[in-house]
Amino acid sequence: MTYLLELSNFLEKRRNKLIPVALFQLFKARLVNVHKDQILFDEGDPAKDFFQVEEGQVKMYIINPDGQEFTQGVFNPGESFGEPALLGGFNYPSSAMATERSKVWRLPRPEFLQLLKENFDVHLKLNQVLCKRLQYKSMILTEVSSYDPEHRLTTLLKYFKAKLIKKEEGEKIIIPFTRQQLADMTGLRVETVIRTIKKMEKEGKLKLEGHKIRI
Amino acid sequence: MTYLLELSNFLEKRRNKLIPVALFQLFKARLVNVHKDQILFDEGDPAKDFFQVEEGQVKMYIINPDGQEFTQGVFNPGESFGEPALLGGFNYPSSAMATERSKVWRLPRPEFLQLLKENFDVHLKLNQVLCKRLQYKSMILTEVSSYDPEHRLTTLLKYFKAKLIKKEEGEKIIIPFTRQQLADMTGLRVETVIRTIKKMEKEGKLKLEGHKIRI
DNA sequence: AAAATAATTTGACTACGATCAATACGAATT
DNA sequence: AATTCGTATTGATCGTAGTCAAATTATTTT
Repeated sequence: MTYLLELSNFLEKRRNKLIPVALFQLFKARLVNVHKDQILFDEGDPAKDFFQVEEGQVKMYIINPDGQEFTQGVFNPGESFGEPALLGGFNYPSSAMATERSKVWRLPRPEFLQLLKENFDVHLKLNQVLCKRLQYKSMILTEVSSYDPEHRLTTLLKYFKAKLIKKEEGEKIIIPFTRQQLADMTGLRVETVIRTIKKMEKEGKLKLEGHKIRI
Repeated sequence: MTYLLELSNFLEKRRNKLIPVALFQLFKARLVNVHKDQILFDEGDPAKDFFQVEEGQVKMYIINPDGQEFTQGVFNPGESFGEPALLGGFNYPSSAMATERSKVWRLPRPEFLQLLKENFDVHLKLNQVLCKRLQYKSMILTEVSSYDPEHRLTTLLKYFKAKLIKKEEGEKIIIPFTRQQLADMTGLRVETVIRTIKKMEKEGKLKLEGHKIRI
């Protein structure tokens, strides 16, 4: 079992679906099975469908000419992805790939719009999702544009912690990402992440259990 | 007259309002006058109202501990701002300030939600605005996280060009921002912007007229 | 259990953008 | 015409994260 699986299971319990299964069925959405590393759409493709993870995990990412990957977002069960391009009417700015075997809901644009029109609460929730994502991007943008590696990592780790535990204050969590994934999310290199994490451990800013980061 | 003013005047002609004046009046929104450099809200304030620029210009920015400013966005007549916090239910992640004497529509949250409920088209347009903004952030994030100064500036300048001229192909435009502003938008330092622009001019990648960048 | 693959770690070196400091320029104000 | 203030420019120096290469440790697959 991977760390990612642990995370998705954890989130599963408290997930808050944008669109409930019943509504998907009512609008005749397709539930598609995808295998690990399967690509759902590529950078530059036109956006035609609405996507929501039912099971598993999907990440959106871009790869620059040097081959370095930057993760734009990670989506767990109940979370939708790719709506910006769908609603904004532009091509996907990044690709989407399943990080593990997953099931994904898929609803064509016209039906999706009809669904929104008939369900104000869902529409409002969609706004909320978009806004939260904007918040995440702003946060990362702030970090990446002005701060040093330690600050970037600290902010990202705090964000995960806040996302993972809502209630139990003071509780420690294990970060369910590899060094490489942390690097891909902060725009740093693996080696820099490793060195920074090491330094932070020495200074007592976090604990390591084996390689796992506990915070 | 600042460069920013030129930009706002230019955009004025082709502006596309999210919410038309008639609707604001119907829902009894307030049209407030603000002077240059007046602050509309501060980082950390709770979001209670919907804002839309009627006249003038507003920028959102954060100032990091070193005192360096980072511009999160610039809003011209017809454009709304601060909705992410309002709809996402969190505090403002950045401050808003008028860059010139402006008029701004202000509508409390409950009335705003009612307005959306009764106007599906406005609601959809709001989605679109949020999505476009997400697109901008993704673009900048991609640049800032993986590319060198020349690439970052090239992408930003292309974006402005696309935003400013929609139709007249091959037409040249003058970039309505100072070196410092370009620096603030790309996370670079003024000196780096200056040196990169100079280098690009030598290589024939852009033209300089006085200090103004023509592209 | 062995083999293969993926993730982590380390050390040495380098390049690039940040920083600092000083000067020049340009537009607005008096 | 002189003053002021914001913006642009330049050169020199520095420090940090990126790069590269190689070894070690974990995890998954067979």
